[in-house]
Amino acid sequence: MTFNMENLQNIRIAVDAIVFGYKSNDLYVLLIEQQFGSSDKYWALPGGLVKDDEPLSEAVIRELREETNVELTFMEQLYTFGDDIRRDSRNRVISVAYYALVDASNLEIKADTDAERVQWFKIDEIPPLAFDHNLILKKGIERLKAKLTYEPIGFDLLPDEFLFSDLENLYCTILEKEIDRRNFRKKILSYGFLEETDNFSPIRSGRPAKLFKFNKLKYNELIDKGFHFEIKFA
Amino acid sequence: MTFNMENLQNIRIAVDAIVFGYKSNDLYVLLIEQQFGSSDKYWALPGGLVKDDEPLSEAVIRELREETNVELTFMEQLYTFGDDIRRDSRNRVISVAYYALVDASNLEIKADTDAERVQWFKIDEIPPLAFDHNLILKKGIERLKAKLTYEPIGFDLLPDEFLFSDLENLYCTILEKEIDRRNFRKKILSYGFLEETDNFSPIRSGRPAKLFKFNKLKYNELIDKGFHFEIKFA
DNA sequence: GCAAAAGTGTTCGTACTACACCCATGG
DNA sequence: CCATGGGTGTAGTACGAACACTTTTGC
Repeated sequence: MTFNMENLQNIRIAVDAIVFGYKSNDLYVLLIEQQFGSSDKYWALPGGLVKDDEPLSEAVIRELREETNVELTFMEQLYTFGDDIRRDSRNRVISVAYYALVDASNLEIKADTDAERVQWFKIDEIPPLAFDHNLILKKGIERLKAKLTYEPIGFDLLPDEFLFSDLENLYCTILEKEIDRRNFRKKILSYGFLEETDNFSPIRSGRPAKLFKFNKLKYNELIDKGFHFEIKFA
Repeated sequence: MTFNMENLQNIRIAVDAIVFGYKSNDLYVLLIEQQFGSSDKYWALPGGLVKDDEPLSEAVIRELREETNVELTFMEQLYTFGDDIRRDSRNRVISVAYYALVDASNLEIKADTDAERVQWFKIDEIPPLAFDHNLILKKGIERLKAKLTYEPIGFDLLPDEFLFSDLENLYCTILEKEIDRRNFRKKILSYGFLEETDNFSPIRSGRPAKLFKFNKLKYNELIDKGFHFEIKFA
């Protein structure tokens, strides 16, 4: 490794990831416990420094694999945090934050890979985080809410086959709104990108419910025709 | 300046800015001419390396002042380009791109400050740019179009007092859509954040037109009440 | 008085809202 | 047969879309 010392900056560049999961009416975020100095422990978003020859998005994937081994269904760049030059008190670090989604059925398979602890936290039970990670998370939640309403990313938080009631609850929970079941179902079905399967729900109680699948191909066809996904509420 | 050589990366971090201007049915972007090596010249987005103790957004403002001396009415982070590790062939550089708007009445006051040339280019007459700047610009245009439809940033491209027809043409031009004048006016006026002034247009020809102002205070009040700006077309 | 742009109302259709009862299953 | 969640239809309303003529000015 050779450094060209002239005009080399003393700034580090990191990536951080907000990984969202959803299960039974709760939105979760994946956090890892980090050790600072000899005794301080803090929960933090998974992330770390970018390698010299590593694309940003690959850095995120690598860090997530190293630290948490979750499998993502969606990932997107969120925002780059570099206005607060002391967001990391040790050095100047600029962080490119990403947010990602995981399938709810994989939510329990959280392997504590390293000595470090990894844990899902309910969105309304987030502890004080390291650095400015509470701020990053706040922005991530805002973006998730917004994106849910104009792109069909809710399906990436659900298993491949899911109940309509789960989809409905997911929207209610994350957007913190009440929805009329009938209107919601009518609207989503009218789009025509959901497929009924022949399978039924593992019964919890009451009448068994059909499982549905999101047909991404169909969705893409619709997009090409100028279709615009949108979920809004009163 | 002290470097902590362990875990110091060999990655540079830059900011680049897309500055949009609008005038008589055309969207413009501000570009500067850069010299590479001894003979190659390329047009590029204004930008440069971030200083060690400088917030990202201040770096953008500084570069714009140094290179172009435009006065911005709006600025927002766009995206961070760091997946292509060879986007700059000399070194690895990650670029945090911003986009900004300027008031149309300041559009002509482009002072060629340095020896470098600075120029407004029509959006459909952009030359091949340095690095991946064509890509950045593409993303910026997409974002501008999207943002125009759900936030009132069109006013930041117009003078303080403007004609309704200019607003209408701005939307038609940038979104590349046709709009019904009557419906457009009705809708915008119904929002109630435009103020009629007592002034009239400098006449070009035909009937003189009233000048309007965007009342940002009123707009913010509406937002607090849950109002949601939106302009859509068939 | 003619050319040029500004200003203005109505009708129609579509899409969202609100709302309540029956159905299938397990225990 | 009861408790639990699943599944469905209709009527009213509000908003967006389509559409053309009159007004004011300069020349």
